[in-house]
Amino acid sequence: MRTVEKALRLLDFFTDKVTEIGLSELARLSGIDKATVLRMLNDMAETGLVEQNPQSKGWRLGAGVLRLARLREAALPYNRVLTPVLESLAETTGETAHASLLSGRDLANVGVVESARSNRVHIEPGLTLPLHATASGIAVLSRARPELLTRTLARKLGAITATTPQDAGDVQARVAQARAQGYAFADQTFEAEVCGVAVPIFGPDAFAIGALAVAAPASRASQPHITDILTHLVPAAQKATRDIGGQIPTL
Amino acid sequence: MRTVEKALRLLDFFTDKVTEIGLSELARLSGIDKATVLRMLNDMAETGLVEQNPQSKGWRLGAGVLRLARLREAALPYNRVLTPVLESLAETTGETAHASLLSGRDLANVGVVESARSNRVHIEPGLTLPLHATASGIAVLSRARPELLTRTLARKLGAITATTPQDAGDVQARVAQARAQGYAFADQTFEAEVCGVAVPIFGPDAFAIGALAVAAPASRASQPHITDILTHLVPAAQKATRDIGGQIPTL
DNA sequence: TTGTTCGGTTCATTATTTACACCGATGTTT
DNA sequence: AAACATCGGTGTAAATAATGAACCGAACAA
Repeated sequence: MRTVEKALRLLDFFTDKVTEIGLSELARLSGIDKATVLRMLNDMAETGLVEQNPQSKGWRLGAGVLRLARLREAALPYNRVLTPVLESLAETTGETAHASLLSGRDLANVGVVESARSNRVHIEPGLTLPLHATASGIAVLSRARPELLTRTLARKLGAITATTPQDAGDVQARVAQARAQGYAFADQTFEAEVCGVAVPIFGPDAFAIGALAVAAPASRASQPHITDILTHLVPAAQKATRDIGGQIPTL
Repeated sequence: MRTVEKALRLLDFFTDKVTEIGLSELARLSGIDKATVLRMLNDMAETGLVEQNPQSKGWRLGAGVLRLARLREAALPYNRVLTPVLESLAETTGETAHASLLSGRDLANVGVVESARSNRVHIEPGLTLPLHATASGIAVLSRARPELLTRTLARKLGAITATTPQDAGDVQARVAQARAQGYAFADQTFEAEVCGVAVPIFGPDAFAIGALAVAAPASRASQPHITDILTHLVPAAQKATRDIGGQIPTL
């Protein structure tokens, strides 16, 4: 189908753990012919998006992504703004805090500050969060442009854990509840043993562009603890929205 | 020709200053048909590489680049390693220091620490440095895989300032000199009134993968000052090479 | 009104992508 | 050592996907 998108989807196979992938393996993972994958990789290498390890011949993300991130950050300094908010949030709640932004079909994790406790939730840098299976995703859907919800529900909702909502109606109900409450709660829908609470961050047009979230071990996610987290999380998200030049919706 | 590369080249029109570009303007800049540009942008938006400002309809770099940069940094923490080196370099030399890495055809600026002086060189974040027209580029070429030099000389060498070397032989001579000296010096070949000194940073195979550089106003670039800069720059680059797991060539 | 410009859509033509078979090299298993 | 896999990479003919001109409605200017 669309060659450009197919090529860029190759990048999704790189994760926190899998930092280098060989040609044949990438072809296998993507289901695309080796020759095609190689041409795509070479094209992306020309612009620095990926690079080849000269020794192992494996491919990895290139230095160009660092440059692009600097450019983006120079234009919209979200990282600079969100990091202090995350730090204070992690400190006051005693739990791991993270921020994510809408990026294509789903949410991109763009900042994490882990809790100081020894029993804490670890969140991988650069993780992609599915909209339907995370507190952040539900929070965003509850306040994003309405098209996003319909588009998301139209796609197949993959099960990540046993409690991941897969039914469109189920997701819709959670979104409605989040909208009513002003926050979303997720009980191990993305990662076992982890609960999440999330509040939307708004753009200049008062639609959600991302979320601020706190993740706690399920064993610690009692109702009072969640309530306590929210007393810190809600104002933090308001501050984040303000600091990035966003607009909190009036109703 | 190659659609993927053409699409990614669109990103090169985003700079420090030009952070948002409309469809028609981008088509004009790139010389590609509007319909094609739009399809490419939509494809890139699906993966979060770019995003559209819903109000102005203009396009800008997307949140996905932040995610990719985090992934790359988790795998190869060059930024974490280079930043302290740059900071000490800027302090000891009293001039702006920057680091760049090979990224596709040319060098990508991936770190800058400006001098504390009031008369200092400003380097735009995310700037792309042509290999033939900067001290960093010449330094890299002097120690990179030989193919890079031949490939670079084969391309047309654009003039950026009046003193930019455009003749392949001229560039080659500068590269040879840099190799002999261990550093490269550039007198206003990229930016008027700015001189640069650069030393290569090496990868695990003892080929250059980037450069560490110091930029000074031309008015201050006396021979003794350059010599003084080098006494700090050379060890700094060695430390940078060591810290990123690189190998300094033996001869 | 008339004329630009904008973002976006359509569709027939065509040029580009695609996938198969194949290559030499490296490494494993028998 | 022989046989077999697997690797990264290449060349090709076939077919699919990219292309660009014309066109649309909406803003805005003269």
